[in-house]
Amino acid sequence: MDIDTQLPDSFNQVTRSMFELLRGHDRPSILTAVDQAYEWIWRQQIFLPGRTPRRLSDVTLAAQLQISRTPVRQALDRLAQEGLVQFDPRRGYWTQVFSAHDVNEIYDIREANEVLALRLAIPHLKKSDLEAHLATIHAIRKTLPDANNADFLESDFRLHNLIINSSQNHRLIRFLGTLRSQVALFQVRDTWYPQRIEIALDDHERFLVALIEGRGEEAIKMLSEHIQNSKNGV
Amino acid sequence: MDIDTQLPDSFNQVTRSMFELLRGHDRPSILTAVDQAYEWIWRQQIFLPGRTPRRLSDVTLAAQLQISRTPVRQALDRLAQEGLVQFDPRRGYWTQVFSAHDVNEIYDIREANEVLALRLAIPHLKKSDLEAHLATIHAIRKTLPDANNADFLESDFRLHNLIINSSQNHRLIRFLGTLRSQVALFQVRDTWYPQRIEIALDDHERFLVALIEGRGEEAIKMLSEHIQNSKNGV
DNA sequence: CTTTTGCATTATGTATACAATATTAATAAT
DNA sequence: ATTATTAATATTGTATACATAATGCAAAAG
Repeated sequence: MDIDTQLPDSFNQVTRSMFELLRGHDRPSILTAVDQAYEWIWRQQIFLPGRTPRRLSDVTLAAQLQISRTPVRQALDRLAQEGLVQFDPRRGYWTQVFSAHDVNEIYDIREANEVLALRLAIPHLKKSDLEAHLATIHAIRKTLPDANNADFLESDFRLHNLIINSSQNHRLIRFLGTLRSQVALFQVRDTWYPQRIEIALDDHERFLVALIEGRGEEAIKMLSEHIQNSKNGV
Repeated sequence: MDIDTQLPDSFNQVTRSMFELLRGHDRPSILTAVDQAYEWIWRQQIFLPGRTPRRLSDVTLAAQLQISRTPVRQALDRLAQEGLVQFDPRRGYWTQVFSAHDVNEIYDIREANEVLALRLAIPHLKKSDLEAHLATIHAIRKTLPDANNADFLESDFRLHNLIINSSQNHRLIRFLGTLRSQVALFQVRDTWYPQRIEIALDDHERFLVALIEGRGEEAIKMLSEHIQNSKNGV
């Protein structure tokens, strides 16, 4: 099961932390072969680059994982239901490739649900957490213009996570996890100019300050615009 | 496969039309045993009354459907992922029973997403469709106070459907389908006093008139409140 | 009478076999 | 050379078998 994927360490590191942040909340208590296949396909197959659909043959995947087809197909079913994998009856499972229209659909839904998450989160947000994020932003800004994109992206990721998890609506948390997985699928190919990072950092800072100062409705508007902007950045 | 369920015709009629309205949009082109098992369990098992979880044994269901366990388990997996069935590793599948907290979570998510649907739908709504709904409402009102609850509930259902489908966001349509299935799971036991129907009819009428007269933002607020009210009605 | 232990039963998790369908390659026809 | 047809191959869909874990019940212990 713990097979050599022959992928670079950096790739594994990225997908591991993404999986942890997006799907870690409802890890099952008992890890079955299905769960392991699910995580492996998620991390090692879904995020491989490629602009055309690749076939995800259950036979091949089962051979790679050295388990039978049954749990692999269950894992693929889950991924298909979450919109990360495309399934066509009698044609099998294929990697998902999103059109501009798909991206639009996803961002609209994401905006509405993340705004809801923020609304629910506001009463539970701790000043100390918000200030910690502010400090991270200041630290990243100091390393500009030759900053590490990964640092910014992770800080962005964690900020959204803080908001979403603080909503305390478990269904919403899970749903936004699958939505953001889909976003990640096309966002990994995004280009991040230093300038774009600077703008995003400013966004985050204003957003955090608004929350700290108790201007909730303003923060909600900012989040809304922030998500719409990242849509246009694709 | 087409087994005698020994359930009353009225039950079959209700679940058939609910399934059609909530899940009919993405009916697969080829109907596999999984699809048939899914629909049968959805209609014949999920909506059976009961306030405690019932076991959904794949062996038993497979025997009833006269197919093997494999497609039954796939169907149960789907239902579990949609939140209609509870799954515990090594303990199997159980009918979902919602707590007050669950209901709250679901209604919050539903409100946010249905408001988004309406926002997207407004440019595509046809006056003729809205006026047809208005006519239905007037017809139902004439039969009060001894009106048939079912008539009102179906009209309510169809109005929400019109809005949601007009959003033209397929992912949103599918998601709201599963959300509303969950709502239906606890709403079927709701009591509908004639007075409550009257209030709801008034809500619908004001909502439709606002849309017809182009007061979109007002209609959005009304929808929002309408969903919150139906939460409190539980 | 209540609780605990062990066994029989039942259910789930996974592997595998076989049938039906789709894809690919090779061959024949235009 | 291009299209049509057919055969070979690979893949999916479903059934079944078997191992393992959970459940229920009866008997024994407290």
